[in-house]
Amino acid sequence: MKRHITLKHIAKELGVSIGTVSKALKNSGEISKDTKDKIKAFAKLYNYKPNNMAVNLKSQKTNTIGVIMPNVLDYFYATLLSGIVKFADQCSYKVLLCLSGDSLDKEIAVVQSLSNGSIDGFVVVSLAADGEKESIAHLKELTKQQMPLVLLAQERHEVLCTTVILDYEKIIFLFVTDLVAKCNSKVLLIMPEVLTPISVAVIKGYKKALNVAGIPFESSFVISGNYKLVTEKTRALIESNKIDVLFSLTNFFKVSRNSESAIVPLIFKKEIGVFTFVDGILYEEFLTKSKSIAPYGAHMGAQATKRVIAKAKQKEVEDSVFEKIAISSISDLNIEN
Amino acid sequence: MKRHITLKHIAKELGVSIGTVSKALKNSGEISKDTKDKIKAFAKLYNYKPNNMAVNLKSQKTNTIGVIMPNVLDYFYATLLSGIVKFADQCSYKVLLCLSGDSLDKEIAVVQSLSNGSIDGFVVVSLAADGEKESIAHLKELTKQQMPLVLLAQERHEVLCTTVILDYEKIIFLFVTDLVAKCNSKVLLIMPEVLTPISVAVIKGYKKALNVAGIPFESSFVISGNYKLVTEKTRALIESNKIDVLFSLTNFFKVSRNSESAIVPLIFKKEIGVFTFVDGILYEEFLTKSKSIAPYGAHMGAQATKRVIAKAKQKEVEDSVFEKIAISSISDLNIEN
DNA sequence: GGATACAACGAAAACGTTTTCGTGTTAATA
DNA sequence: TATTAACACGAAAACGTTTTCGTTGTATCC
Repeated sequence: MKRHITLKHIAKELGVSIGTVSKALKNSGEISKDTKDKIKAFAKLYNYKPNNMAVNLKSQKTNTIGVIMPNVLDYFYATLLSGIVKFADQCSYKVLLCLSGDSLDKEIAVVQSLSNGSIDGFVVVSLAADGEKESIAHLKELTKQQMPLVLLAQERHEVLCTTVILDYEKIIFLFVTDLVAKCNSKVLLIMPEVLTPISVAVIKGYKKALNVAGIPFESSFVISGNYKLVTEKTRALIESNKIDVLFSLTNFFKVSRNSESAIVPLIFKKEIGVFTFVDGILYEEFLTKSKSIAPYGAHMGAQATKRVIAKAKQKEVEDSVFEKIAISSISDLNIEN
Repeated sequence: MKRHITLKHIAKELGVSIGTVSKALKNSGEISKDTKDKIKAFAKLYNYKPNNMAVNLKSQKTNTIGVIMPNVLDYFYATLLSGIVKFADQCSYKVLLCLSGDSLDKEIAVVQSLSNGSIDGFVVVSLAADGEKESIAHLKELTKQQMPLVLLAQERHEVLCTTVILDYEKIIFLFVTDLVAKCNSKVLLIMPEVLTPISVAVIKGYKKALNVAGIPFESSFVISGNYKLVTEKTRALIESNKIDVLFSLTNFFKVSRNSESAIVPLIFKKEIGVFTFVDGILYEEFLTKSKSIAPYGAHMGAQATKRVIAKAKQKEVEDSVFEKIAISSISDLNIEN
């Protein structure tokens, strides 16, 4: 690769000092108009651009944020990434992308390898289990050394940093309310066997929506268990026309697509609505009553990026505020705020 | 953000010179075992990591490749990116991601802004129109200054660089052969109104497959025209059970999903197979006779990355070879070659 | 005319590495 | 004992910026 022209070249060629060239190109008032014009013209002619490596070293900034996420194939992750890159671009920041796959070790390794002056801050969709000490050590280490960090899509309570997550309760409330109003829908909830804070929030929002709509809560519409059991129950409910929308917090749909149980054809045949989380398939493209969190992704990504850049920009890490930003609306998708 | 410990700190603390510390940490034979042990222990204790900005400046390399693609939401692009990031990671290279959206101007701006020491090479899925001089000027400029560049997924004949594309003829041949063998399928080809080199290759592969299978070519199975016309023809052919697989080189499916024509429900009802290119929706997840190029994405991305890294690594740009790599198999998905 | 001000520029340090070359010490050799 | 070689390390340049501070020269003021 051909070497680019440097300040030194320009200085020598024009018979001035390196400092003068630097100042002239930054339009410093210290330099006379004549000299500035001459230098600028020369720089333009030879297509001079400041060498980024040198600028970085001098300024101790890279204007780059590191993004770590499990993959980009699940559609929701792709929407997150999309929002991140676009917002960063508007702020003249670059994005370094790392994929952790399903490996926490990989995530940890990446965090280690990037925290030495490759980036100014992290946005991470973490695989770390909330609660397990050694599983979040790398994240705590980042906050300890005051590296800007924003957690995206998932909370880690022990890690003191800004977090951008979905307001699950509100979202399910809005979705169910909408479905009931438009289609008089009956929504089936498929829950994991052990309830997480998220499932609790979802059930809360679900019940609230029914309550507001004046519909009695039907406990048989909230099911859980292993895949086989759930499939059987679901099939029965669909075939007896008791439900017309499926909402799962488990990997039910992912498994069902790969299994022989053929519940997917049934879903399409009966035009059952489907709500899926991270899961990459866009049922909503085909099934009108379907919903997904995908529309929130870009907004979440942008918000996270906004925060991490703000932190990266402040000189002294003043008492950092660790906000928890719960997204439940995409109305403010404009990047300004 | 807290400053990291540097060679200078270690040197001062241990009463040796900076150079000695540097050599010791790189296990140079020049330094005695005692000194090395002492320095290494100290470095480990204080979690020393070489500052990347300084290393970059010194070595004039970033170990980073820049990726430019229109978006990450179309599934095929996501698979490309996935392959790129994974391969780069194996080579200890980082990936800087830029999204051009649908804007060639954006692509050009990104190319400009990254070619000043931010990356060691480019992998780009270009929006530039093949043939328009001013539309590919930025790419030609890159090759002129000998910046490593690999074009991905699309050919630009005037740009002299390595290119990784699909072998369309072979792929359609394999797909059609497979469909005929397994399902005795009748495949409909939807072509753009003006034939591109790609469409020519596709038709060639299609005819070849039929020929090998001993099936006469039916010219009414290759259609083109505006969306409305194509939709009508397609609907008629589906309803009369003349075809059971749809293959489109246009944005037919994308438009049809957003239109009122409701051909998508018909496709699902009749379980028509669908072949889609860049288009993000995974019909194949639902419709068994469907195909997509998605499985090739990761391989293409990896191949492109392999080439660009190879070019970035060679000191002197020896007479560069500009290969054209046509992918038609995913059997060699192992990253080695 | 001497002090002061300002304008315009140069010199040099600094960012944190890597690497070349020089130097002093010790041990081996003639 | 003098010569050389190997060893272990230090000094310093270099990568390309940015920025502080010092140094001119010229114009202005009393």
